[in-house]
Amino acid sequence: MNSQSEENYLKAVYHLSGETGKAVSTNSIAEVICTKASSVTDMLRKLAKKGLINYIKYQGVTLTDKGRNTAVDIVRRHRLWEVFLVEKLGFKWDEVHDIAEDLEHIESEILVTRLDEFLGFPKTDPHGDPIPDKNGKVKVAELVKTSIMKVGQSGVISGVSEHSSVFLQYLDKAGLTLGSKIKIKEILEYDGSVLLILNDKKDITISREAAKSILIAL
Amino acid sequence: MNSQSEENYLKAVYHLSGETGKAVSTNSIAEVICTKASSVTDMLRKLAKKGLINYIKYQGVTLTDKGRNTAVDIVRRHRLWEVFLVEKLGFKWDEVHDIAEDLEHIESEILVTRLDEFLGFPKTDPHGDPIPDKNGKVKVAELVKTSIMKVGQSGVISGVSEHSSVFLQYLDKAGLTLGSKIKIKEILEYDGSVLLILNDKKDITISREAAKSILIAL
DNA sequence: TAAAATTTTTAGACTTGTCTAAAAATTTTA
DNA sequence: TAAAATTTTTAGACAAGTCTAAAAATTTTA
Ligand SMILES: [Mn+2]
Ligand SMILES: [Mn+2]
Ligand SMILES: [Mn+2]
Ligand SMILES: [Mn+2]
Repeated sequence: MNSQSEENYLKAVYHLSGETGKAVSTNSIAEVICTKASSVTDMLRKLAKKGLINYIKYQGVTLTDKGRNTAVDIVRRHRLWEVFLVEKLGFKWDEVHDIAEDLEHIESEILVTRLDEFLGFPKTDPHGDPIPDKNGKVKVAELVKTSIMKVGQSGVISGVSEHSSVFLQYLDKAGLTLGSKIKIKEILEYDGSVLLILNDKKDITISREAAKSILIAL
Repeated sequence: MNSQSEENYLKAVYHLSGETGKAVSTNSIAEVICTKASSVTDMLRKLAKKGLINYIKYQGVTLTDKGRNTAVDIVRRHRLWEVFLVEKLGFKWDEVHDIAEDLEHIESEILVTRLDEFLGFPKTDPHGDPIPDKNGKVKVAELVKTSIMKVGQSGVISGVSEHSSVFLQYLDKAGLTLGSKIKIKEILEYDGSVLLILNDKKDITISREAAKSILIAL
């Protein structure tokens, strides 16, 4: 139905347009797809003709309902495969993204349905991101960046807003895994570094940068 | 490394060249790939340049060692995914081929290694075909067509040489599943139909056509 | 073994997705 | 608010993979 390339563009628009569904610029798409703006323009025309996006020259794009449904389904596939890779095949959370990038394009509704069932209908992927259900409903958890927490506040690590291998491996090494409890002990005036207590027992200092990428359920 | 299309051509050559590795004609490849002879010629040139096949104009092709290794690896992936779909996701043996045709092209050695392990290192796929090992060794079972068996002979259904859905569903319906024991009771002079006893209890008559496609371990 | 039939290759074209370079539109800056 | 900077689109090209039509080679047939 849609080519792998078309799917990647739709997914990019979906991720860039955020929860509000704001218009997305040609350049921002080019950046996440790692391609040239001119290629993006070509593809936007094509997707508009297919009724998947609303496109007005020079004014960026938004997804149509049809486009959003398609995009959400790709995200669903991606995240289900990531769960499979971690839960069933024993991959680490920093190893699965690229493989899932390929697997998400396998076109078979029944495959996804059966996979979902096999995995026990997981609600989140290995990075804490929500898995859209069959009908395209996405349950967005209310998470906050560690960087906006106040001293004394505590919560549970429930997601990450950066997915690079280095970052995820750093978290592993520090013991900052999903589900860990943290409590803010101190925020350094000097550079915003955060000193926190992990699982009520270990003191850890993380940079302000890292704190911004660690998402907490209060 | 190799495109999906290139992989499909390599697999076609592999399957067509048989165990002896005999030369394969342009037309026969076109037929299994469902494409035109001219397209095949183009691709053969390309694969020859990559050192994957030996190609001399008008004389058909054979795989090089490198080409054979590549082809066997694709077959390995295909069959492992088929096992996954049947054993883990609950698909029937007649439903898995097309999905595996896509999954086999996912490029990740570690994925295949882990999948193999997850499945318990299966030796055969849901159709009884051998799964090549990591080093490209294929253990060919010594199976015979039911159609060449004599009255009184018995054996175990261990493979099929036709993989169409209709045929596989027909076998399911008749109870002729892999692992079933059969004994030849009678072969009709008139049209070669075979009357056999299934699992020592049930009489079944199959056409000579069907008998040719059911493979038996004696 | 020469004509006929078949197979294979060549020539030229088309689609998809990409690129570079340049033009046009928009936004920022001064 | 006009010039400068940036973003976006247009124009034209290219590689991969495919197709049709026609030419060339091979095989079959009589
Ligand atoms: Mn991912
Ligand atoms: Mn993820
Ligand atoms: Mn198959
Ligand atoms: Mn099979």
